[in-house]
Amino acid sequence: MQEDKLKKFREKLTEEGFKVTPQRIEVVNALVKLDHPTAKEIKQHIEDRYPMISPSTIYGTLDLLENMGELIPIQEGSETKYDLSPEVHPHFICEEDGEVRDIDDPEIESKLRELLKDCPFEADRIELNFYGKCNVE
Amino acid sequence: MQEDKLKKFREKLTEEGFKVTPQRIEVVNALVKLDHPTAKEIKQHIEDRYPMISPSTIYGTLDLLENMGELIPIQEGSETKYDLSPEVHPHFICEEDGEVRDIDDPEIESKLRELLKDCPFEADRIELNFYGKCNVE
DNA sequence: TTTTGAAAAAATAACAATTATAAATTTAAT
DNA sequence: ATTAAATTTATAATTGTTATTTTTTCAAAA
Repeated sequence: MQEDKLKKFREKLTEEGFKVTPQRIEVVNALVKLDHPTAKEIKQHIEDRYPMISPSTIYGTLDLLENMGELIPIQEGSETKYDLSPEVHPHFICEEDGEVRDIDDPEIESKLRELLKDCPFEADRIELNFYGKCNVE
Repeated sequence: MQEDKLKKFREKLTEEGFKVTPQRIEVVNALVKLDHPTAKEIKQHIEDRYPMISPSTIYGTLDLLENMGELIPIQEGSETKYDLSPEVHPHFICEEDGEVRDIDDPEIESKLRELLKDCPFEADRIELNFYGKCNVE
């Protein structure tokens, strides 16, 4: 299914007149593989197999994805994490270690969709975050 | 009602062994008066009547308030805005001008409180943001 | 294929918000 | 009024991100 994401991304790029580059592919790849990575983590992951990549390239690709509506940034304290699934779904953010995890609960999601309709303004996106302690150890 | 906030804050400070300083009062004052100010806007507002205040003092007080559970930061793009009302309530964030506005809708809020209970983890706070265009002009 | 022009990547440098550190000042208790 | 600890300030350092310029690469056409 990560192939799907990649294929879709390649197509969308050409479709909109952008070029398909190995760096862009690698960034999407990293986003698929890693959980909710920061720009730094994406860089690290890519450099494990691709000689090196410049931060600007990563930020540029992230911007591109965001503008395409394929990516949402999640601010966690001072870090920005990225999520390749812009579909409506809530997150749980740990106040202790800052981990972001997806909440997969159909009931909550359907309530969320309702809320999106209830919004008194024209909203095209909704963000729901729960904060608490995930008590890791 | 801003007096309430201030009084409560003074009391809580002494209660927990912190000192009541004019700078701290001014920061809370600014938070009450301004809508969803950034640290910079707070600084500006204070300096309109108080000779000058150091950024560190502002950040320090914001941290203090956050730790006291009286303040939540709202990340909007690259800016951090602050909200003195930690009660459960949703925001509408304009993707064009970045304005943050409170949504005052009892129905949405009650649904939110339900969601907080539904959360599969131990959450002590919930954050709901709608993103869209507020078409200003 | 090779050529070619535009787009993208890389290598800096620059920036802004925030955090850390050390010295001076202020609070509030005695 | 004195005093010790807390707080503010001034300053420097850090970090994540953005801007700029040069070099490289992609992909369309010859």
